[in-house]
Amino acid sequence: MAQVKITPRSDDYSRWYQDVIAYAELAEQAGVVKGCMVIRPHGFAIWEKIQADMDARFKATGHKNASFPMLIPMSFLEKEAEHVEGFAPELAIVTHAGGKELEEKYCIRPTSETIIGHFFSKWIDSYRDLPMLLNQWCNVMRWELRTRIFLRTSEFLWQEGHTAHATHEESKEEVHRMLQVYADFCKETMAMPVVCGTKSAHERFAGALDTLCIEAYMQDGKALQSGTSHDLGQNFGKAFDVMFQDQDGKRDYVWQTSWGTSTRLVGALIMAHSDDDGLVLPPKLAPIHVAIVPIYRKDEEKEAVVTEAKRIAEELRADGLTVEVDDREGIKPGAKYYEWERKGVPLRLEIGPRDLESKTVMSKLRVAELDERGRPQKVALPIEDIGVHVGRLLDEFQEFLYERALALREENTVSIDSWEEFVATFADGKSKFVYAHWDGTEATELAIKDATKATIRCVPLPGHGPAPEPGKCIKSGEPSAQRVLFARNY
RNA sequence: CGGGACGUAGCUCAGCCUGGUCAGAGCGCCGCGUUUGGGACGCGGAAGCCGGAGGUUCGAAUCCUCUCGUCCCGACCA
Repeated sequence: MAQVKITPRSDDYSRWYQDVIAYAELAEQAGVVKGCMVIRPHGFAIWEKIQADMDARFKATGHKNASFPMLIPMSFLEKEAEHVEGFAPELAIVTHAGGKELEEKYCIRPTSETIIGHFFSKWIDSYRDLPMLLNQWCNVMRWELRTRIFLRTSEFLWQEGHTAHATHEESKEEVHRMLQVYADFCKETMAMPVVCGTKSAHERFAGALDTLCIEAYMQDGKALQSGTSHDLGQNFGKAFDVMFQDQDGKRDYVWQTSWGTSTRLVGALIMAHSDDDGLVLPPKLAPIHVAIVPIYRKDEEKEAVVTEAKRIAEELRADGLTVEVDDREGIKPGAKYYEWERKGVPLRLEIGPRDLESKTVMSKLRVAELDERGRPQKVALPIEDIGVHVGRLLDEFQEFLYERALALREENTVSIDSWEEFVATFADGKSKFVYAHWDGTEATELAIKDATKATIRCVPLPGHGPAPEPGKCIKSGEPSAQRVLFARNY
């Protein structure tokens, strides 16, 4: 029996993660370049779907795309003290070009606040130029010491929004607005619930006044920071002399924001939904929505079955779906089923002589209950109005994945008040989403991390996590205004 | 960057300790035939200068040094 076996999650979670990626042909380690990945067509198609959906949300909130150089003069980084301190250790630096040593070294952008700040100062003169709302889709490079495919690679693809505003109120509003755009995207498109919150000072972006984030629950109990939105205050405005004149003729520095999400989202997608059979994709991000497997014995059967399969495919394509008819010869249907399931295709249709007879097709969702014989449940769909039925199944599947992910997170979310229980929850590499009181000091935050490996993922925003109630810090016993979210993280 | 493991065919690995018919297996791939409603079978075939560079030796996949890369743990990480 020829089988391709994905390591089960229970055996070795990180091996499972890598197997899912390999068998779904999403990406692989470049190997020839340390810490970098090659995103293969199927993986890149997912990223393109993420981009398209998110980009529309950015446009809808008034942002425009632009593109800035990949190389940034080192002197730019140095203009914002905290920023350079935060990023210096992970910079890749270009020292030679055109066969000559460069007079001023460039770094390959780890993020673009600095070079965009430079151009903001050129482009912004008046309050009439504000707000300036830009976004850039690009690659960045951070020389990470330990990489994990999609989750932390030296080079990654992302989008970075950069905006400038006349007042702090306005820029803070933008920071929250874009965080909400991320949260909505995760829920509606990725079928992944997130906790919105504020980072502790320790976890803040280098050079920001405040960092907001979305934190997603992964199947092993760990948290994945899936997006951030920064209140940059006037820090970069001052560093790059980005000034504007207001209606009264007064000059002031602009208030800036930046916000980003990256190909890490593909990793989040995998760890939120996939199973031991491989990739599971929400229909809204699936490069292939439907795989049709024709089934036949004799040539006459094949002719009729394949013809009908192709006709159904055309009908579904007219509804905007991407459909594959798998009429490859010499591969048994079962093998095809496993292959499409590994690749995360949400819905499979099987069509054979029996179906032609009954004017139905058998449908099987990527995640299905098992019947009494231990086989995945399949549902017969009438060929008439097949588009309506397929559309409904895909919509339900999108919803199902969200509900399942939410339920899993809720099952593994606890409020804890005893230090012993807190320690036990994170013992032996385990993790959950734990809401506990914290006294707000960095010393306590680090002490907790030292003892448990759990970090403060965020201080939840209103509406996220338990309702605020005062209490005592889980570690120090000092007063605390509200519970914060603890988890191990990626 | 510290500790550990590893790198041999597209993939997973055996061989290395005890240098010399060790260039091997399974899967995958190609061809032909029989198959096809949950991972088919038979026969035939292609495919690797053993990660790279030096060194030891009559002789290196095997021993030594360096180097590149991957995985795990840690530190680091908007």
